[in-house]
Amino acid sequence: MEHKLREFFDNALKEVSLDCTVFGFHEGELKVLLLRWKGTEEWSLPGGHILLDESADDAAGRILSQRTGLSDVFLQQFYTFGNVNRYVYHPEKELLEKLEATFGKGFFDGIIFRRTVSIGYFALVEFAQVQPTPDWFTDECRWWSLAEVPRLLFDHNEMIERALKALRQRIRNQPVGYNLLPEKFTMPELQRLYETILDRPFDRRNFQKLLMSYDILERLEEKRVGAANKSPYLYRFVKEKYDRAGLEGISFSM
Amino acid sequence: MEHKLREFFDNALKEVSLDCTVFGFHEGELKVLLLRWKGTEEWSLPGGHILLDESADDAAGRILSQRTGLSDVFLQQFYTFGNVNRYVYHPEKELLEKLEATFGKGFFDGIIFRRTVSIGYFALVEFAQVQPTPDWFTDECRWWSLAEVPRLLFDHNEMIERALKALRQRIRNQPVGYNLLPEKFTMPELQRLYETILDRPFDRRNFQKLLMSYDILERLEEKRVGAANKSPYLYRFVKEKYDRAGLEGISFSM
DNA sequence: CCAAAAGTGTTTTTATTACACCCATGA
DNA sequence: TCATGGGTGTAATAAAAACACTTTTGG
Repeated sequence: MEHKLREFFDNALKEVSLDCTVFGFHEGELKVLLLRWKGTEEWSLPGGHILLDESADDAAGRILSQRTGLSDVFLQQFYTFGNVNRYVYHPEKELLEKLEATFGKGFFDGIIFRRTVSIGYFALVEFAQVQPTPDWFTDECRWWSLAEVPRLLFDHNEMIERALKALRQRIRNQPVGYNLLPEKFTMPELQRLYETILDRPFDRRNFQKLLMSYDILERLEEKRVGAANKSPYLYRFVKEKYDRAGLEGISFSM
Repeated sequence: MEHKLREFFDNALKEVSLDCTVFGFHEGELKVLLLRWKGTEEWSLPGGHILLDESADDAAGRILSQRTGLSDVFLQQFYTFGNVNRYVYHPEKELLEKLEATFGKGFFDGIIFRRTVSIGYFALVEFAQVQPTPDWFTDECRWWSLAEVPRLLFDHNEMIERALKALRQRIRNQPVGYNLLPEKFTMPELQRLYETILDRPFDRRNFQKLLMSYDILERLEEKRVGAANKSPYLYRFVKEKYDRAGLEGISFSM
């Protein structure tokens, strides 16, 4: 296995890594996918290295697909982290000791590099579709509510902060939701997604008016039943129109 | 000299480079700074590598300062270029041959790397303040009008395109101009800057109204004289207010 | 029958756009 | 004196925000 890893690095960029902030939406909360490193209580974002014959975007897709089981996810680069002190919360020695206890002494020689720059990606995924899967360095992969994210390894807390900013920026120029919600959803659910991402309330009537004005949503005959209240209509995105709106840009200015 | 270069690379990241699109504004046109490679007619953006003890932002500042003589310029990362085929317009063999004719055969072994990822920065500078200065690989550094930029080495045409998009994006959320104009300027000059960047005309009265509403500009008593028309007032940015507006964000929505 | 949440339009306010005449300057 | 470009305000239109009552549902 060690052998396989070294082989991987022979075919990969060493000084460049890549980390993904994977956003999901569940029970009215934004969540991110985190990994716990083998033999430790330390968490980090999913990430990895770029193969020599692979673009950065392809690498991000590959890594994401390995951690979630999904392909063709919404995935976008948002910032490249190039500080010298990116490892400030790298309990450098202690972490290495713990990991060597698990992986064997000297295992990381030639795998942990003197300095790396990391390209930050964020992904939007449908919570229920994800099969969180740890990688070879980690033994747990699970969702965390944004508010409960612990202190992470490296500069990964900063990465999440910036990813969230990028998402908030994006939501004002492009529709968001297709990737985060199940195929059919209600208007109040979509509204809660927007309220969660932007962390502020909207007026129901104005919200519906604005979203419908983009002409990317289709209201279905079906309603969601089961709650002790009036059954809300179900909607779905019209993919072609949604994609077109994404390219041409919208102005969500509430 | 070769020695010095190799020494540099011993202390620098090899798989990561960095390229700057430097925007200036002169005679009503946006210009970018380009370099011509020694012994060739090939042009590229100014760029370089990151030292091991230097952040990516610091490296960009260093490189920019070497090419322009300026320090403390507005400089911002906008995208990281990670395609495998970044060298498509790298007339790979021909360029290398020409360069080896200048620098000596085998000179580039160990300096041109199997694969690099490049962090794109864009800079806004005051045209008249710049002292264009070639680097060690190039023998000419000069301004080019955006419209006249030739086919560049590597993926640098794409970089400029994306940099311009980033600038256009930025101009709608943050004031731009402090870095591109001389200290004192007229309202029509500022308007022409906006018109040039966004490539569309504005109404004079509405433009002035909106810009003044941000409360970042001060109208001076002085006027610009010399033209065969009514002398326009001079304005200047109030730095503290300009910076605050930059942090808090404005909405330029004309 | 009650609590909970969804459906629905109109008015007010604010922001954006369109538009034209006079004035100062240098040649 | 004339051509050029700058200074200035108001009215019309469009967009955003505020706002409340009725309906349906399950318990």
